[in-house]
Amino acid sequence: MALPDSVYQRIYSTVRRIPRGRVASYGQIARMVRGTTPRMVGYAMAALPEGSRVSWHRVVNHGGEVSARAAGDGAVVQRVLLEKEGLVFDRSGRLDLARYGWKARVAR
DNA sequence: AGATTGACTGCAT
DNA sequence: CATGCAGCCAATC
Repeated sequence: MALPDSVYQRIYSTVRRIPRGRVASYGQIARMVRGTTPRMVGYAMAALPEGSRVSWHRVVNHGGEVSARAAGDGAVVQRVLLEKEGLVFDRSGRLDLARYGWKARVAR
């Protein structure tokens, strides 16, 4: 991220606001951050440097399932992190978005 | 500078 | 439910 207000920076800021125990979809983030797309969100996550405070594990795909990533076992780690926050995956490995979906600044 | 790729989504078949 | 295709846009080669 070269510029302080780059698209990536906005994506990271938004992702950081996801409360514990909630998840948001790539599409959801993309709609909150004007000028970006779900693909950009995923790409931003992939480019995310280690050690960042961004709660990337709270970002799942549109079906409430952890997306496969280009490298390694991150998906498993992500799922464990979410379970530790109290979220429950169904037998298909999906989350109940109606329940865990993040309602951005909207009074439930 | 042009082509390729990617942690996505939605609609059509 | 499986496949295919299009849209979207930055990073990389």
